[in-house]
Parts: sequence; C-alpha cells; structure tokens
Amino acid sequence: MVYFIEVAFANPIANGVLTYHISDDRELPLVGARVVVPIQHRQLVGYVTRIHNDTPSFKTVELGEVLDPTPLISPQMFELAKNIADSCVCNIGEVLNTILPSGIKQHIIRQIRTLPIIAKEENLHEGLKYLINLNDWCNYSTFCKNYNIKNNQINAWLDKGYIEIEHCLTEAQGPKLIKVLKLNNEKPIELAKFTPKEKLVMEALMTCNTAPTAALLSKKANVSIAPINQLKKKGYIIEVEERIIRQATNQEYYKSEATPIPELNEEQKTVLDGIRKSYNTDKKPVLIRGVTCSGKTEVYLRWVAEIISQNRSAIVLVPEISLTPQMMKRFIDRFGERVAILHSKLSDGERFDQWENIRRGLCSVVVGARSAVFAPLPHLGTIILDEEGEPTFKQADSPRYHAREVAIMRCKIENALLVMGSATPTIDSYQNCLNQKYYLFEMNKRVSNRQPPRVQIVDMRKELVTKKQRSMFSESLTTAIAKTLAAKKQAILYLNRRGYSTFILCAECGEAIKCSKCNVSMAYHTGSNILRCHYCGELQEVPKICPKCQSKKIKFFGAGTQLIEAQAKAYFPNARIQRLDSDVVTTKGSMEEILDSFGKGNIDILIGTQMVAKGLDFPNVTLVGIIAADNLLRLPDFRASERNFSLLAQVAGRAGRGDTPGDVVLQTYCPEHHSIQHALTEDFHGFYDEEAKLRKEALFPPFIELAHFIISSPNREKAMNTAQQLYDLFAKQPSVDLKNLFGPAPAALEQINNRFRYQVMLKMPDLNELIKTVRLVTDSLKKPSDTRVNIDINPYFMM
DNA sequence: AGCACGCCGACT
DNA sequence: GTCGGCGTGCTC
Repeated sequence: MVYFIEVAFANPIANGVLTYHISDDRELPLVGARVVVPIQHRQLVGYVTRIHNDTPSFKTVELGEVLDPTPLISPQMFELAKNIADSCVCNIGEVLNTILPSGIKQHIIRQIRTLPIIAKEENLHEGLKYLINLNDWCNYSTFCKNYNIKNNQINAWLDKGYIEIEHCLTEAQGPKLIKVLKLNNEKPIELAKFTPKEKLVMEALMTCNTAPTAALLSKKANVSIAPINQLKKKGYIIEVEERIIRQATNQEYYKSEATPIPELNEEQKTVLDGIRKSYNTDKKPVLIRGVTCSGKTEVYLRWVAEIISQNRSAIVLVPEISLTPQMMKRFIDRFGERVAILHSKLSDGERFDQWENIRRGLCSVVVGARSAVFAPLPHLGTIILDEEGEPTFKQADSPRYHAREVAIMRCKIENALLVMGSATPTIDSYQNCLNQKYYLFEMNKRVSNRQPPRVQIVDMRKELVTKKQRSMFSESLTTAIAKTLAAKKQAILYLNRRGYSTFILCAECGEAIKCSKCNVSMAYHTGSNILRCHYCGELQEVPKICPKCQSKKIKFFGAGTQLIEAQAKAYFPNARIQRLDSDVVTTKGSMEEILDSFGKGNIDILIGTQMVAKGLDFPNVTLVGIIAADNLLRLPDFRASERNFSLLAQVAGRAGRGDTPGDVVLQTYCPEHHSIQHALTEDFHGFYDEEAKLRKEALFPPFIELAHFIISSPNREKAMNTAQQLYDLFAKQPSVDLKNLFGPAPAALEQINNRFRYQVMLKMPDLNELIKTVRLVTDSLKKPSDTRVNIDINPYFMM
C-alpha cells in the first residue's frame, strides 16, 4: 500500500497543502509531525496534516526526513488548529506555526563551498576566491548578497562543477546545558599527591551541595582555574553536562509574603457556585461582570485551586503579562512552583523551557498573554480569560484569532470550562449572555465596601475659550493635583497616546514631517531627539529646515507622555514625577522597578499610557487624571466607544483603592458622548443599552458578522484593481446582499511601509455562511504575487 | 538579433 | 518564500 502525506507550511504556499508519497519500507509519520520536504530544488519544513491512500492526479515526490517521531502537536491541538484555520480563513500551516514556540523550530538553511576542480582555473570571481580561501561551508544567502551574485551565475558555476550546495537544518534552541564539575568516584583520592592549590579545590568541591561550574568552584576555593584543569586532566574531577531551566520570572519581585487567604463574601461564593455548576453540567462559558475591586481575582484563584485538586490544569489569560505584574504575583503566591509564566519578553530559550515543562505536566497553572491559550497542558480543566474585552486578545496578523474564540473551541475539545471576567464586557459577550450562550454572573459590591471614586468632567472646549492657552492641564486638574500632593497622597495621570503623540510641524506652511514610506506624521522623541514612524519604525533626524517650503520655523506640537511630563514638572517643581510607557519600559525589570518604587511612595505623580490603566492596585493613589478622555473616539472603528468606555472605567478604578475615596478628573472635548457619560458612574447597563442600540442600527457585530479585507501592494494600481476584483467576485455571490458589501475604498491608513492599502468590507447574518463565502471567493481571486489580501473576520483593528 | 531586467505564477 | 520562464524594451 502506498501512502500519501499532505503537508502544510508556515507561509501559505500553493493552495495550502502539498502532497508527497512515502515508500512502503518507511514508518508512517503521525499527523501534526514536522517533516522536511523537497519543494522544487529547495527543502522546507512543513507539518503533516493528513495521511491517505487516494492516488492523486499529479506525480508526487518522496517525503523527506520526519523531524518529530512523536508530534509536538497533540491530536487535540491539531483539531484546534483546524478549527482556527477554518474560522480565520487561513492556512493550517500558519496556525500550527503560531501554536509552537519559536525556540523549538528549526529551519532549513543553504550552504555553499568550492570543489577541488577549481584550482586549475585562472581569473576567478572575487566570491570564488573568498570561498577557496575560506575552505569551508558558507551561508548561501549571505554569500550571494555580499558579492551581489545572481542566480544564473550560481547555476553556471554548478554546471562547471566549481561549487556545491547543501541544505541543512539549523539547531533548535533546545534545552540549555552547562558544564558542571563532580568528583570522580572511580578514582580513589590520595591527598599526598595533590599540590596545596589542588587540595583547596578538592576540599571546596567536597563541601558543595550541588555540582558547581568551574568558575564557581575556582571562586569558592579562592584559586585560579589552573589547578582545576590539572585535576580534570589527572582524572580526579570529571566534567558533566547538566540541563538547567532558565529562570523566567524575576524571583526577587515575586517573592511571596505569605498573605492569608481571604474569606469569600456572599457575592463571590455565589459566583463560585455558579462556575462549579456549569462545570459539572453543560460547561457553558461563564462571564463574570464585576465592578473594579469586586474581587474577581480571588474567585479565579479559588476556582483554579479546585481544578488543581481534581488533578486537572488551568490556563489564565491576562491582557499582556507585563501590564499586570500584580496578577502574576497573586498566582505565584498562591500556587508557587506549579505556575508557569508565558509572556512576550521571554527569550526563545526561556520560552522553550517553559513550554517543555508545561508539556511534561510539571505545571498545573499557566499564566500568560494571548498565545498562552495554546499552552500544551495535559488534562486541561479550565481557561480563565481576565478582562475579556481587551483588544490585545485579538491577534493583529495572520492567523487573526481572538483568544476568547480559541478558548471556547479549546474548551469544547478538551471538555473544559471557560470563565471570563470583566468590569466592562464587550457588547458581543454581553449579547451572548442575553442569548443564553454564556452564563452571566454579576458582582456589584466592592470588596470591604470601598467607595466608588468621585468623578469630575472638565469640558476642555470651555477651558480653551476662557484660558486661551495650550496647556494640557485644566484648572480643575491642577488644583486637584496640588491638593493630592499637599495631603501626601499619590496621583496617576493617564494619556491615551494613540494618534496624539508629539509631532513636528512647519509653522510657515503647516506641513507635518511625515514618514516617507507610510504617509503618517512621525512621532518625536525628546530623549533621543529623533523622529520615529509608529507604523514602520523608520528613524529620521529632526530637519532644520522644512522639506517643503525651506522655512526654518519648525515647531513641536501635540501631547505625548513626554510633553505631559515636562508640563507637570513645570507646574509642580517639587513633586517626584515618573513616566511609565513603552519607551521607558525597555528592559525586563524596569516596569517592576517603577511600580515598586511607586508602591513604596517614592514617586508622587505617575504619568503613563495604557500601562497605568490595568490592574494596578496602590492604596495611596487618591487622584487619577485623564488628560484626553476622547482620543480613542476619533479612530475609524466601530468598537471605539466600547473601548473608550472600558478604558475610562478602568483608569477611574485606579483611584481610591485604599480607605480614602478617590477623585477622578476627566478632561474631554466631547463630554456628552455616551461612553464618557456612563463611565462616570461605571454604569455598564446604561452604556450597554445605548451602544447596543447604535450597533444594531448601524448593523455592526454582534448584530451581524463582519469580514474586513485589506488589499495591499507596492503598486497603487494593483492594490486598487485587486480590491475591485474582490468586490466584484463578492457581488456575484448569491449569498451576498449588495447593501452589505462595502468598498473598495482606501484603508484608514492608506500607505504603510511603501505599500498602498485598500479595503473591502462584507457583512452577513450567519457566521458560517460568511466564512464559506469568504473562503470560496478568496480562493478564486487571481492576484499579482506582490499583492496581498489580509482577511479579518470580526476585526478589532480596522486600520 | 541579442541581452538585461522585471514580473508572474507554479511549486506536490 | 523562491526560481525559472517569458515578455518588454533597449542597444549594437
């Protein structure tokens, strides 16, 4: 019997899968295993997606090496990957590639070297001379690039037999090994034969509890490395390789202080009962809507403890792990070494180690950001999704999955329960509660009956008229800060920087300095005194004269956190002010350091972006100032109101977590907006009713299913034509209602990284029907190879 | 006519 | 992604 193996790749090649055969003397690989396969005259790593014996209509090639005798992807995870590929309308190879940590993945590289025959030749190419001199394998692509060698040149050399090319697998990150020293038990010790230094070394080694490295031992014995090497040579000491697990968490910061487990209040008990009931019956997802401070985290902790006691495991998904170190701390305090942390700042090696430990069942709890939903835990019992509405749970590039939807699918496959929580659930999830797809529990009481903060709205339009100045601090905010400082309390100033960062403008012609590739204003960074594009990362020096009108009147404008910081320092020269944003937090530790220092009261005013909004709990903070409460609303996005409401509620929740009630000063140019009005009182239901009505009228999710397409190309014509073609194909579909098909139109960001972008949008009442139609149409779309079509089903970012 | 370059599309 | 094929356009 001849078997055929279907293989998928990380980049969508051909129609997603290619078919190979395997000779009958070879063992069949398992589905999900990685394999090396020849593709034209190259080799590529792919994933086995199907094994069958229906002879295909085309000629097949023999399958290459099987990399994983036991697949890293379990059958359940493979099933999950299939579901994701289906619901995101993407290639399963892309999904499998996303599921595996990058540290584990090898890839194929090509190498080149010269053959002996070449010695007879004269007038050799510089590149060949280099290779002869090197007399070893050399990386193919670097070689071609360095000497600007074209493909036909390589082929000519191959024909003449000058060179040869080989494909080989790179090393995976693998476990980290260190060399440690041990006594050789087979060789009896004769003290008389040792020199004095050697004696010191042996004594030191014998007092070690764990095998030391050579460096450690030399330090301990207070000798140089030389006597150690001598002892190794004589055979008294042997060197062995030992695997170490890289330390992924900052132990110092997370060291527990053994806080007693708090009693649950009635509300918390009710919620926990509800979770338990769903788990023991139909396992419908549970949504906890709990106001800030209502004690959701304690409910999670108790629930996870119950799951662990049943010998099952838990995944806890939090927005972005670095944003909520306090949440991590609480899980580590409660569950200690059984907790694995997965976050974006792990190196490939650290990630590999964590992943491997998880897969072996050494951890019962995984806390992590979006991609932790793929953590390979055996016996999964529950997934917890905290802050369900956070946009970071949606992946921005392919596969454009939402962690919530993946969690739902995974729980179904593994017979586990999804528990979601949020102070401000998305309209989508709340609607699902109303439709009985989720169970809803509400927590309206604040733990230990803390008072909600007093909120004051400042209409910045009036402020501008009366004060006629461009300060970002209103009268009310300045007064409130002064009062807070006088009372020796702390303040947080929050700024949503998006679309509002500092940029540079010519006062003469009004032209902003724009990125040459993306056509957006470049952001100005005070520290490095340089301009940077937020979309492609391009750097540029601040020009002395305007590139358009040659005027020298270049002016700084806008209000990033840096400007706020500068203004705050001017207003309050005696206050200790610290900025906390992604520019400051570049190293692993500094976020924790800043928060630590803030917690200890060494900072009076903390100024920041999103980072200060999430889950921070500092009792001494009595004032929160929101600099511009309506920034988000200017984005072309149907979820903007929802996000704004949620952000404001969260930021406001930072005030008054101690015994004194807090104050919130909210500065805005549109105080009447419903997202701002309801945020005042944390009135989710009021907001929900209004927003749901608006969404229903405008026909946006969750009242319809939406597919969004970005068509991009370096060539404007091609992007436009492909977008038009896509529109026309949809228009021809009987299932498509023309009044629910939009575009083609220029995308909100028309040009990014030298690519022109157009968009098309399609709405349909039924999700499965939508996915089917999108798959059908995009498969039949003929497009130039440099033109890309990004598909996003129920998008979160429509830029 | 001969060659260089760039675009297109097939790859199992 | 990557290479070969082929069409276009320029030069001798």
